[in-house]
Amino acid sequence: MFIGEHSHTIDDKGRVSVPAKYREQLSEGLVVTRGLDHCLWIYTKPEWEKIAGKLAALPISQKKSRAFARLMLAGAWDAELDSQGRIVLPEYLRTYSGLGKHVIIAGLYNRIEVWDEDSWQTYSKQTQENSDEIAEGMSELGI
Amino acid sequence: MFIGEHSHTIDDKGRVSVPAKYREQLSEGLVVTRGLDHCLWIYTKPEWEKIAGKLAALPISQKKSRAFARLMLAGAWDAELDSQGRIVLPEYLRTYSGLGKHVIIAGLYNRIEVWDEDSWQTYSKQTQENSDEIAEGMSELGI
DNA sequence: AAAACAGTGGGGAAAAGTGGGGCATCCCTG
DNA sequence: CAGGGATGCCCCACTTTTCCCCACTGTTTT
Repeated sequence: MFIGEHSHTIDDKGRVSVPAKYREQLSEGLVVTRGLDHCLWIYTKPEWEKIAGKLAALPISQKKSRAFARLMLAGAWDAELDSQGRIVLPEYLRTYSGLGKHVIIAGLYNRIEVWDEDSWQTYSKQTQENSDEIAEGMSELGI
Repeated sequence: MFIGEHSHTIDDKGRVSVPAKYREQLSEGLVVTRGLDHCLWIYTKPEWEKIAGKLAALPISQKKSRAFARLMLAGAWDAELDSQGRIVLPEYLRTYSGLGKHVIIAGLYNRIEVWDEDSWQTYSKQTQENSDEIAEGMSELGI
């Protein structure tokens, strides 16, 4: 599964290299979606199918369900690696996550996150400063 | 199935291109109908049969059921892709959903939605402002 | 030190998206 | 009943975007 933090660049055509060590697992295709905290999440196809199936089963009569499905499903984008191991990120996803030229790609076990470099710096600085507080909340989860 | 967000235009004749990656699945014909939140819903023929069946099964004694069934069933329109992969949207459907020249086509797994661009922006902005609720919804689904 | 690989950039071909012209059909009108 | 106009459909053509391939650079490995 996916581990580590990588610094990459987006070129003028909206392409990003995927770290070489992730490529084999993503060779069957991948799905990029809007994630929380204004970053992007990347799943393998099989992982995604599980999520999409759950979302599609939500009742269309409920306003909240519709909103939720629209954010996640309409926000999703399936991509394939090109022969150089890159993917193209559509404009609307780059806008959503505020991606500039320099991005951070982070492996989070069963998903990959894509962050704008500046946002990532800010975020991880905050997190480190509050690490005690965050750690305490975790005990509830049995960690 | 259908995912992703696409920006397209309607020409003077009321035609819209369907995103290329959806075309194969729609080659057997499709059904456009009034959806909730003032957008249009597009289903494949087989999916539509399922939905229509459910709608027809709603209790006719309930005022709300009748209204909902009329919205979707009476509004339905079957269309075919032309040789360029476009469909014609009849006037009454464009009016219902307030479509201007620029529209957003969104894939929601088993259906496609068509929105006026401005309405879509407004709607998704609102949704993103409520990201806490979204996060909550996700944990309920086990994501 | 040479070779291999990862990351980045760009050029060209193909496909997708968009707009418009032309022909057949139908209806209305003289 | 014939002519004119409107409507809808089909096809063609232009423009933009996307995709695919090749080339260069820097880093790591043998």
